[in-house]
Amino acid sequence: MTGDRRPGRPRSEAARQAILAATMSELRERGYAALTVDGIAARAGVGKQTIYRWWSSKADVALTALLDLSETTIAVPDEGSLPADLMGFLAETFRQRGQRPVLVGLMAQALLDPVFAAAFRENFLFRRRAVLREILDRAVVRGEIAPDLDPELLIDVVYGVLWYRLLVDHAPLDDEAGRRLADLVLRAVR
Amino acid sequence: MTGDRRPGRPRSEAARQAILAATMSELRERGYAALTVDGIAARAGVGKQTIYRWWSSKADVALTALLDLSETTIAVPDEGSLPADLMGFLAETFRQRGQRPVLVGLMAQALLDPVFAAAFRENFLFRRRAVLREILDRAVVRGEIAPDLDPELLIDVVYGVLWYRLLVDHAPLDDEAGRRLADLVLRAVR
Amino acid sequence: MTGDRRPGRPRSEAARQAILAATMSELRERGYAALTVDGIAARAGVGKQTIYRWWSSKADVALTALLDLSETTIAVPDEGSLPADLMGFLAETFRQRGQRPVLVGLMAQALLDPVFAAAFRENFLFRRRAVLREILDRAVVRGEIAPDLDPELLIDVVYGVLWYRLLVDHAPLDDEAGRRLADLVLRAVR
Amino acid sequence: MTGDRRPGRPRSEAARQAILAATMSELRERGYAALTVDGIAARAGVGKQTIYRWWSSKADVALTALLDLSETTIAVPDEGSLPADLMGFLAETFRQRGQRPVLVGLMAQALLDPVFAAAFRENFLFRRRAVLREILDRAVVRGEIAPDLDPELLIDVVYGVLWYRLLVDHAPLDDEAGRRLADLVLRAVR
DNA sequence: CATTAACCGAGACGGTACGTCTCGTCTTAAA
DNA sequence: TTTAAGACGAGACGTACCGTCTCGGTTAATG
Repeated sequence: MTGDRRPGRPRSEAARQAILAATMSELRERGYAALTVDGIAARAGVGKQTIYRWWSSKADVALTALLDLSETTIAVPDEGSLPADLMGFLAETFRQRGQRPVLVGLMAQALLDPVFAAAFRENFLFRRRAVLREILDRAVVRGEIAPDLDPELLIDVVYGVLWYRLLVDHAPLDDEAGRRLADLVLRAVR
Repeated sequence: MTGDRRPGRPRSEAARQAILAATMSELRERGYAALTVDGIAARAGVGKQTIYRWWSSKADVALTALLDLSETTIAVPDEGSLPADLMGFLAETFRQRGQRPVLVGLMAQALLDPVFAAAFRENFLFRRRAVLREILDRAVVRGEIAPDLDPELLIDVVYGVLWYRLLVDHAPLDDEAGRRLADLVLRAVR
Repeated sequence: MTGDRRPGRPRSEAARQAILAATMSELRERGYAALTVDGIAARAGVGKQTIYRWWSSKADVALTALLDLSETTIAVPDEGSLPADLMGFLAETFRQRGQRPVLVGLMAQALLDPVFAAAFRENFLFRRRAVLREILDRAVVRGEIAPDLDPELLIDVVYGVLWYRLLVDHAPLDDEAGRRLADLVLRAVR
Repeated sequence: MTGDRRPGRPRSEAARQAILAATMSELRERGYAALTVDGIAARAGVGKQTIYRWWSSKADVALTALLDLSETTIAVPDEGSLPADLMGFLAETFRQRGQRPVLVGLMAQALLDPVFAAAFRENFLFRRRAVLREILDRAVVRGEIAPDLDPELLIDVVYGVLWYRLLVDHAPLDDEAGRRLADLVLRAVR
């Protein structure tokens, strides 16, 4: 007996989808800085209040849109050895770099708005970290990482380089970069 | 020959100082997101146009204020060995972390505004990188770094961790963190 | 015949009463300008659609509420002479001036909305005029009014002063005012 | 000496005129109910803030526009006798009835907004009353009005009929109506 | 007694206008 | 020519109501 539906008109899934799709379109076409709630509403054919009823800001909408897009749980490679796992993880991560404008815009918003920053950390950054941590934890168990090394710092190194290049945009984020980063980490953990 | 003064009223150095001081005060008290040109002008007792005559945006003013503050050329430690130099560099760098709100705000602006991003890279980020590169170059000459390692990647690692922690604010940026980061880098370059 | 009831659930008289009562309460407590359909619905514990099913606007509800309140047919005094009838009529009319906020609000709505204006004229204003006209018609028959005088203009004078004071609120609408207005009219009709 | 100008950019008379002209155009073309601040701003080629800087609401703008239009002091006819003065006053007043939509809209706003109502009374209604009062005062001096009659009540009668017909719109406001109203008043004051 | 049609509450929807905020520019008189 | 002052055009913000719609559930007359 499931019938615990709330009274009243149910939330329109069509409107939700339209809003998220419009948000991604605007982001891709005009960038995060030009994203406006009015614009999303107009493009989605939706009232502005319908956006504000469910999200608190354009950043909140954009975060949902991003999460919705990469909803498929980030696969945690398990190849049996740290080098293989690390290469797989970086390859997978770099492959999603087409979302650079969205990521950069969300980070900018997080820097300006502490409330959004908390949501961004919890729902995005920390979930990504968890994947890498799992890989490293397995490597620790296998004895592939020196026991006096803090895995958290290693995570910071990997994501630090990723985000730094993403934000500063002074060097490529391609497979070659991934290989060299993995190589460096492997040297350090010996 | 005295008269190489330009005609008209000379630029007021007092106004310049007042603007930069007001900018830093506003930043410290209310954060970058709440920084407005009107606010700076009011606090500095200055007309808005006086700001726009010399800077192109509030971010531009904030960048000048930051550079003005840390005007003293960043000292490049030269202790004769990579471990000592690296520790010195990180200690020095971490010591300035009181400017976190300013740095974070400027990075946010750079992410939203490509024009400002260029100025920020040239005048701030790349100058900081140059210091570390000098340290690493000396270490390469001394044979302290494996020749097949790209110093640029090492710089990305150091500044990546720094900025990542600065922006995400999930772990401390203290001396202990500096030691561990230096230790990790030294392990990798063997 | 009994069975001329329509099929389906009959209209809820309780809801009707709750809506009208809520409307009057809101009007008395917060005035016409602050009256909202959402507010009426919430206060009456009723769905908004239940209001729109039976009325076309908040003004329509307010008009019904007013008419419901003063449902008792306005008594037409018949004392046998114009002075007595006129004094009676004015006394009776002024006694209801507690409804000033409602009357003023409905007039405002009528000025802004031609459709409502028609309903307001037919169901309220003209019915009130009819009472006075009956009094004057009897006086004409009795020869108390000069035959070259248009009774309609006299009605305009009486209701004009009433509404003008009601709307502009610059002078009292009390028994004394009624006496003086009646006196003036009696002077004019000689 | 004259030079008491305030510092800063002076208020733009062009903007002021554009706003008032746009307001009158919108009023004439679409009526008071359809008047919006956005509409005025767009039509006047002006920022919305420029309107809100000087007026508190669209009603405030409309009132200024009306006063600006009939700026020429309402002539107080002085023909030497009450009948002539009264006829002249009514003829003059009725001639301006092209402004009916504006007057009706402003009255509606005054009924809904007490703050605006005060401004409307002071700047419009009471100024109009003053004209009629002057005429009546002269007639009192000349002994044309029974000394036991309150001139204020006579003013209420005249403006009451005027506004009642303006608002209810059930009978014409033409010269014939003016003659009959004047005749009625003259009968009453004997 | 089951069906069925109109009603009921709740509340989300698309939409309009509001009044505020900040931006970057423009226009003065004074220095 | 620069300065302080401050009005200006532009445009996004978040809010308040509007009138409509869509649910599950209720209430009688009808079949």
